[in-house]
Amino acid sequence: MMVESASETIRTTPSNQNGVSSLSSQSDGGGGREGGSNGDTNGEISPVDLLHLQQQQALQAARQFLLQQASGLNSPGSNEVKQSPVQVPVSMAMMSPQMITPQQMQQILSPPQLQALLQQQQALMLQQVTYTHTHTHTHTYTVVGPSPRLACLDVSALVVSAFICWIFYAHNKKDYRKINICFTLSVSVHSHEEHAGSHPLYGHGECKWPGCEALCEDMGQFIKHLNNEHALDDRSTAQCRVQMQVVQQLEIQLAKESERLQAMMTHLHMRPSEPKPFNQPRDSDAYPEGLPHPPTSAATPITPLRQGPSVISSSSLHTHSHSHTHAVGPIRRRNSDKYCTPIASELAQNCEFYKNADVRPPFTYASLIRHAILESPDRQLTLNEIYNWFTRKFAYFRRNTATWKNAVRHNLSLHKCFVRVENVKGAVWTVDEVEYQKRRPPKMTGSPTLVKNMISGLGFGSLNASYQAALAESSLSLLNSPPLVTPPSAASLNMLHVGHDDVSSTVEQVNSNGSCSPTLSPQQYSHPVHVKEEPTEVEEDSRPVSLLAGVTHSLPLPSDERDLEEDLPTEELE
DNA sequence: AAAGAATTAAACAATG
DNA sequence: CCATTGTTTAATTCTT
Repeated sequence: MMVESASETIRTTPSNQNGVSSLSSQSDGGGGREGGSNGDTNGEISPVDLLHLQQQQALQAARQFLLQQASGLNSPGSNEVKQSPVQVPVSMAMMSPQMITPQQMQQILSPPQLQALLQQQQALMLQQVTYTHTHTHTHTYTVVGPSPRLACLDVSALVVSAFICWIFYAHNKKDYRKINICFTLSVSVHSHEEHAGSHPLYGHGECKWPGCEALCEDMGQFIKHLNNEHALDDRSTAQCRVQMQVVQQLEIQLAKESERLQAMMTHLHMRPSEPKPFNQPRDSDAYPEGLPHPPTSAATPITPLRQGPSVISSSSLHTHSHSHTHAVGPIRRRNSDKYCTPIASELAQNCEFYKNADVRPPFTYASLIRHAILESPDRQLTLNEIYNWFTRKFAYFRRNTATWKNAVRHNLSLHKCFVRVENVKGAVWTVDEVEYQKRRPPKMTGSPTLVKNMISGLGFGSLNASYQAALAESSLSLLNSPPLVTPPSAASLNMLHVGHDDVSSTVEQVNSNGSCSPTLSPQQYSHPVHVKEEPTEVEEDSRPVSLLAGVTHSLPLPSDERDLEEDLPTEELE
């Protein structure tokens, strides 16, 4: 019951792409290339402006920080203080006006506090960033605004911050700048949108009370509505309670993620080495010292939420919210990747992620197998080598080996595109590309899979599914934008560090009828008898998984996840 | 709403 | 006999 109303709380808003595209293109421009596919809005922002705005931002964050410190908002123990739902506005204090100079700030804050402040600032910016996406068309909203809406913002911030974490990890330092720029830009774009006058429960012409959405022409009407419909009664009280819990939960989570983020940043700053592009899979397996890991939950084998934005977003919120009480874990997974064809590119970009996050890859077995085979030097693999590729590349396939191995075998036998070739040392599997292409509509979508995986890998698996939906919606645009909006930059980015991996991807994308694929007949391998026994095997596979285990344990995990203890390294070491 | 695809499970044969 | 590799059937779930 509580969960349900909580889920209503976080309402998604109609999607819109404008803010997204502008944001992404700007971030790309900052990254060194001019994507500029759509010079949407504030195309140029002078560095001075940026600085200025950043300062303002910092100040604001500082105020927030101090006020929170004072009110003990962030201390976990303070939750009980606000028992009565009537005194909701936990963050009301934030609204109080300001005037703290940077100098004062430095005097007031100890170094650790300053660090915390940085985190705060970042969180704040994240809120705004995300907010940008969800509310592009509208103007008035106080990001710092208190009360229920805060939860929504925080959720988004979580996602984005986690995304950042992951980006950090996946792309190492290179893209950090990009992200940073992305932040500052979006912040600057929106800092002028903060109006003190608006009511935090009122926006877009409708009431933002959880689950209400009543349309109100103007503020007066809204106030009237507020007093009539949301007076102090049992219902409102209950809703407030729920909202409080939501906020608390998210704050806890935010604190954790922030801490992690900082650790990662610290780590990355201290050792700027190892640029490590992920082109050649064979040797990139080993984890140097394995510290930075993408945010993920090793404990819960979370599977992607399946479809793209459409499913994830609002519809699921309302139509399924009642059934979400038993949440996300047990959701049957299925992901037709039929239309997410460019495995190669996605894999190339997210390979580190999949390697460590216990997330089901959004590709079908067939496409994975094909990819594995094509990736091999001779375009042929033994069954066991395919197995090994799976376990090497995907944390997800380090568990439940019986199941997916069976599936792999099943796929190999079933699909005509996989051709078994007898060899001296046994049999190897090859790919009949023509056959493969036959069953493949040339469509492709900008992969929302990343979003889903991210989210699921974050340890949000234990959150209400509607939260995830909200998360997805709020972050989707951001994640979607780079590949979609700026294809040239994305393409050239790939060119930089992708080997023949990309060949297959281009084959997949560019050509749907085999025109570009040179009819890879099964027997076109150059060295017929080169079946090598897979050299080093999974010995390091177990490590990352266990390292990641700490992410989610703070959240209440559904007890039905009995896979928890199966992560033992020995499992798949045949 | 139905068809088709993907996944999962499982039986079974061949092979080493 | 056992484990691995392949093949096949069937049920279920998802997608279109």
